[in-house]
Amino acid sequence: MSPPTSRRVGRPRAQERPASGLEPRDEVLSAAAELFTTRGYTATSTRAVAERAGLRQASLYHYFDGKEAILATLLEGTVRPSLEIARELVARTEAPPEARLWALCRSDVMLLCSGPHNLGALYLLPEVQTEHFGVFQTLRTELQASYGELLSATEAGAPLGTEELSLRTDLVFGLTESVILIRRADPGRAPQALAEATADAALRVVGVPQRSLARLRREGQQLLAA
Amino acid sequence: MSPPTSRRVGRPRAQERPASGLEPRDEVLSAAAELFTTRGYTATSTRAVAERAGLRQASLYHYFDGKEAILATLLEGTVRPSLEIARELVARTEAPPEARLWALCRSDVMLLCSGPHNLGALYLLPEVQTEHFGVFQTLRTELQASYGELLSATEAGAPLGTEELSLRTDLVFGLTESVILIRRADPGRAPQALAEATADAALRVVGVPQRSLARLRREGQQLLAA
DNA sequence: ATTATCTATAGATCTATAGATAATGC
DNA sequence: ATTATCTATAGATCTATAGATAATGC
Repeated sequence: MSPPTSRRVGRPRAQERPASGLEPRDEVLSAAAELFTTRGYTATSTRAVAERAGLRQASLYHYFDGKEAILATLLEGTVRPSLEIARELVARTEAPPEARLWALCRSDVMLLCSGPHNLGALYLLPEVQTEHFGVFQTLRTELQASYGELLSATEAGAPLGTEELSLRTDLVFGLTESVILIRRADPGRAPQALAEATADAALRVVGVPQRSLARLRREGQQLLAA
Repeated sequence: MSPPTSRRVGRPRAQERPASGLEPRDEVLSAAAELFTTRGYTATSTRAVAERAGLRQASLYHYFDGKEAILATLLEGTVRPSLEIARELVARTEAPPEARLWALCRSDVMLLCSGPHNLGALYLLPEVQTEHFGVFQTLRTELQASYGELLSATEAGAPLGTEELSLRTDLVFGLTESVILIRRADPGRAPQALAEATADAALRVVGVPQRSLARLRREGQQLLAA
């Protein structure tokens, strides 16, 4: 028998708006995601984030220690799901490494290209290079190492020396990340087609011969279905 | 018989420093390049640029209309040399398009990876997406179109439909640009090895069979030597 | 009493402009 | 006279904090 109107604790907001369905904290994160990715971190004021989230600037500090904490939360949220999938795929040693690499690449691209904001673009922010975001950087390095581990187990990768292997890994990882730029330039691209094309391209960069590609793609798809 | 000391017109600088060999305007550009690429555009104050360039903040305005004009100058300076090479390669129809694409990719990567600062990272700045930098964006779109034109003339590219072709172009262009991220993560990489490996990888993404690669690379190298 | 918000603001910027100044050039 | 610089500053921010307030919970 609670009243039909607002049942939330605390002082009401100055500007009531239709409920977004999100928790206030997530409204803040969503607003920050949009503004940080499109305008940049430093160029986005806490006031702008608050306004878009529907509350006052000072109220952000109820949920986050400051502007940096908001960015750190967003960054870690983007890399963790990728890393989780990477760890699983590295462990599934019964499948060929080529198929696992295809699957990793496809799922990373899907993560980068789905979701309401181009969160991957946060990686590109120059501010992220500072040591304040060390946790994120560590996670990301681990993700890249998973690419390297799978690549070095492929038939084409196995004979390569350390230097060559690291170069090839950088290229494959870079190719995957370049979808961030593709999405930025053309937000309308269908994620799935882009993801599979990118994963195919990754295997070509690795050096998988054309004739094996269709089979490996099928095996990669099965890995993700399971 | 001019005096051995300063022969420059105008009030002397407050803090004299050993001559850099650059014109004052280029000192400003160089300082801005370093700071914009490493810390970001908005995060870099005009005061910081001036300090690194060896003059006072207000003196910047003698050379540039404002902060935006500095960034616009840097941006256009990075894409123009690439575009010039692209136009030449598109016109050299006597050579196979695959070899020309290899050459374009190699020389773009060299431009991105040489030079004292990672100027390509300026492309990534979110602030560049605003309409203030329209000239730069136009030039860059033309560069990407050159990739598309060469790609569509290759044996592997010719049979593709518009959609497929545009996707493949984005991937090859993205692969080339991803060296910006590689250089940022690992500034020590040897540019030439990276450039040739990237150009090789680009042809693999296009779909050039492994057996043709060595010959096309040689032809590509000859195109650039000429 | 607890909570989520608010208003108000201190203190630290930052960009661009106004106008002075210290060289050389003629 | 011209030039390249300087000093000083107006006006507009921006982040984070202090402390008040308007709900619900008990």
